[in-house]
Amino acid sequence: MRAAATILHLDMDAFYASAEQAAKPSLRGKPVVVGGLGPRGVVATASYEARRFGVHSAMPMAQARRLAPNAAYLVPRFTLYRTVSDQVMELLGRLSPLVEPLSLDEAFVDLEAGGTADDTASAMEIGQQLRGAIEAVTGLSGSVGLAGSKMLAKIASEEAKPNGILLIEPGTERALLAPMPVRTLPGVGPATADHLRRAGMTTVNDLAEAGEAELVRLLGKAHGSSLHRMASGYDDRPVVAERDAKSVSVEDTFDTDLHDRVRVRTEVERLADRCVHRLRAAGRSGRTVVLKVRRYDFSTLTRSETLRGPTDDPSVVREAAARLLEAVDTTGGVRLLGVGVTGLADFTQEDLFAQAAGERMAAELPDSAEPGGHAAAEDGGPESEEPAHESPEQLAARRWPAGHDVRHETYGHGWVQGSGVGRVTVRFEEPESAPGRVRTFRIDDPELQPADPLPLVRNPVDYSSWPASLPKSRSGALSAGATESRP
DNA sequence: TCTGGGGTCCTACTCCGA
DNA sequence: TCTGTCGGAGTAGGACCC
Repeated sequence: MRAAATILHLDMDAFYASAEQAAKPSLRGKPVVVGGLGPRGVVATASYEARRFGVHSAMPMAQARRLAPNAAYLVPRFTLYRTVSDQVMELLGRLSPLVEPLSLDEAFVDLEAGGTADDTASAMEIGQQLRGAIEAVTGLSGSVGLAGSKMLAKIASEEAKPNGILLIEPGTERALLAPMPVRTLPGVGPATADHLRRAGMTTVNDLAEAGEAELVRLLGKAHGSSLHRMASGYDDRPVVAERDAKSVSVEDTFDTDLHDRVRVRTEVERLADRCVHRLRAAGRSGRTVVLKVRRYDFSTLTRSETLRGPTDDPSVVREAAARLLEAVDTTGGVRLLGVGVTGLADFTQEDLFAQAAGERMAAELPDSAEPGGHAAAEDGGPESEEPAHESPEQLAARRWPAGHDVRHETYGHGWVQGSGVGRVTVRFEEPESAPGRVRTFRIDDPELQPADPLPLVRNPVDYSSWPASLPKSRSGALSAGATESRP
């Protein structure tokens, strides 16, 4: 816990949905839901307009459609989100070498380590400038939390949402946290909250007063002690810039349960290949192969096997996964399969083997895209890999996913509003155009082609010399905007 | 029409060797 | 030599996060 509020947490507001609204003028101000559109999809992000109908992240898509039948439903476009995320992270990197990304749309920044702020006033000003810079460069808004610890900075940005900034003054943490529900604290999910509720604890103050020993008794050593510290306002976790991945995994949920054992084996092989492809792309190898099976009744089991040394050989991972599958009863049906590798290593002791495997793999796997997939597989989903089982509707949805960009030789740039019955409906508009018109084409219209996303801001303001070129204020004077400081 | 995907961390248990 | 114990590795599952 530091004396000045120099840890910054940035959280982009409804990131995927906001990016889609920025890319598609006709969706601005309308409910937008981004997520898996298959029968078993869930909501990844809902715009604030959709949240008013009760739609939220992790909700089954079917339930979201019942609550907000008129919302726009789009599949995620990670290529676009990653581009925007890179722009945001680049701005954060200008503030400090210590930037800890948590996901595409969230990060911690240690302002003190970057020399950009060493007191409350300068931190607040940098936070304001950052929000302006993000808006100017990406066209999107983010919320900023500032505090003396990561936990409180994150709580602050959550409280500041949407499109705000909040600073928690060091020294006021305990009083601020006391009345909050236990779920506010990181690491307290539904199960822990329920556990605590049965023990009579519902607020952060209840946890602080219960004492460490009681929490350890209830939740175990690691969880109990850390929760007691957090509840008392203590959090000295540092901002960590580089974190090595510890595992790589891929998994697919199937639209309908798999019953055919041969098909299950084929899928496991395919997943093993995809997993190795990702592993190799990261320049890593792994020692423990993990098979994950979720059965028809949602019960999930994992089986793992540790090899003699790390490998990135697809046949080795495939065979290990197949051996693990042999020990699993799949009668009744399989809903999800996954293959992962942990115990990651860089190429060391088994370099010679890996090299030989690499040559074999080059012959076995296409190197331009996900194995078995197509160029847009990343933004597609499991259904994109099963041409043999597809209906014409599924085929259309795969070629023309809802929300993806297209270009028509006559009408220009647009995006897929929907597809089916041999037709695809396109709205022709661009990020900085007026809302556009809708036209319908045959799905095999030769004039219509998939296209890359356009930048959300065509001519962004140049921030290449930010923040050094901006005057540093220690007076506490703040630029305009939603500003708040507590208490 | 119930419940994604890709991760991390922790705990409990078993086995094995020192 | 036998027995108990301790720690590390491996395995499985649960909880949590975005």
